[in-house]
Amino acid sequence: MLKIYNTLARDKQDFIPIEPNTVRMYVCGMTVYDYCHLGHARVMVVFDMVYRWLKASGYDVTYVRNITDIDDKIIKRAAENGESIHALTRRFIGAMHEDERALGILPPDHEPRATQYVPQMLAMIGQLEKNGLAYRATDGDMNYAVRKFDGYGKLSGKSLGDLRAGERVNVNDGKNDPLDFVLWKHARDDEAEEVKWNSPWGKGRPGWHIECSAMGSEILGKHFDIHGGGADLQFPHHENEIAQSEGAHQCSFVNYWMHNGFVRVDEEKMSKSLGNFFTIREVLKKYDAEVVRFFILRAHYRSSLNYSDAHLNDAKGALTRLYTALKSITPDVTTSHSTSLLKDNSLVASYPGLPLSGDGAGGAAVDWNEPSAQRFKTAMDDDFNTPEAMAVLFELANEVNRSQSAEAARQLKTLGGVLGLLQRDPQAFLQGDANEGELDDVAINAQIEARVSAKKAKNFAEADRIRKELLETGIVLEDTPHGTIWRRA
RNA sequence: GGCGCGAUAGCAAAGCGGUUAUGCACCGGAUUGCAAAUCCGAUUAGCCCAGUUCGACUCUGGGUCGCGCCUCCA
Repeated sequence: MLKIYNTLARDKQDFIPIEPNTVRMYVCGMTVYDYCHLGHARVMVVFDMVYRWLKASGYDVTYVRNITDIDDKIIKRAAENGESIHALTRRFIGAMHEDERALGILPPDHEPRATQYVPQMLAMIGQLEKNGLAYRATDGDMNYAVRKFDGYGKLSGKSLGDLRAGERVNVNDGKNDPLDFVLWKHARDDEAEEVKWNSPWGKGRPGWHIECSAMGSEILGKHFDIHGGGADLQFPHHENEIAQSEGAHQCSFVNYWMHNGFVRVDEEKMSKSLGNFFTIREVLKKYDAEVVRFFILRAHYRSSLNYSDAHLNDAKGALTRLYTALKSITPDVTTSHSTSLLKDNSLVASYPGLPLSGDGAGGAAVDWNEPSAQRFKTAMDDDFNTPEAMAVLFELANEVNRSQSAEAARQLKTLGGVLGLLQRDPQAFLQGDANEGELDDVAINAQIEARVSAKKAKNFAEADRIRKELLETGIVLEDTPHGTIWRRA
């Protein structure tokens, strides 16, 4: 039975869906005013893994991940760039999709944008007003009266008293209470028309928190199973979502709240404000996308994850071991794949990226009674323990190397596929693509030929010279009973 | 200040009240012309102090250190 750590309960709980065999899941996505960094990559990969595991477990999953395409930072950035917010957000949504595809992220079933759901937000704010939870402030904003909602603080474990004691709460004009937050921001004269919507409370635009409440309930219903996001969204964003949704609908909002840990750099949270972030595309220039995905899934999703070249190199070495094992087995085991998991989404096909197949739900079938699959499942069912699940992969690799078992290799590839890994042709992974200034395949093979001749002539000095020369350009040669093969170091 | 999370071998990272995690690195052996890859084996753990227990890395209490949230943040 699947257990999930529920932030709301501060404990692992048995996962019991609202409707049998069905999971409705919402994850807070990106605010699209810049390129995604590694922290965003972690959210994408982690919840992609969750999505895949739920599907592999036989659930009919509806996965929603929103896009915030209207907010202060977007407006500011668009103004700086002298472009419309629409042009800005379109650009970065495109970039985000490229990053996702590179990392082998399955497209969510719905990817709603805030600007498409303004009517639903207005309806919800109206309901909150009717329920006595929202009020119009002196400055024209519609605010949420936090103290009128009983359960406020239940997710983050904060009490209103504690929050008040904190010195860092802004005293914002117009609010009845410093803790209140904005539902609807009144339009300002200096703002472009494209950021103004009509509302019963005058022209304006939505506050940040209301979009997730409105889109979640519109697509998944007033009460759904899982809501996820980065740990920094726990408060105030998710706390406010609960206040809005439960305050408007008068029913329970979400059963299981999941929060992933941060990516850190030198033991500090990676964030825009600290300026210590690496964009996904930056990292992908140096490291294979699958190595990055592997690196992320190698730690438990709730732990913090330290980013460094040393750790990425370590991940690369580990993933190389798995592919090396697959390489040694017959091609039909290691190269076949299907794309049955992929919903019809023509957008996706145009991006280069990792194969999306093999999650166990639609690709190669997994026999969950088989011992290693059983161990893998036990690990994954324990709050998505991917490090433990990966240990099973390495044990299978050892078995493949030891016994040359095609069955073990198939199992390795299939279970790897559940995590969105190991679906490429092993040789393609091991040899990679030639970067600028590096030898291409033709040149490498010519060198190998020359070395084979030297070896035949027992000219080992020459053979070793060639091998050393190739090694210096990052090419490792391996002499096997079937001939000499190569890979990139 | 309030609330929360963490501390495991050289590095990374899990489970587990008693029996090999796993990967990388390192050492020995097999294999190889020599390597590489692979296999076999060895070594290296559980922040500190108490307590519970026949037995604690694992449970309880206290401490120390690190990190996060309380402000936009994945």
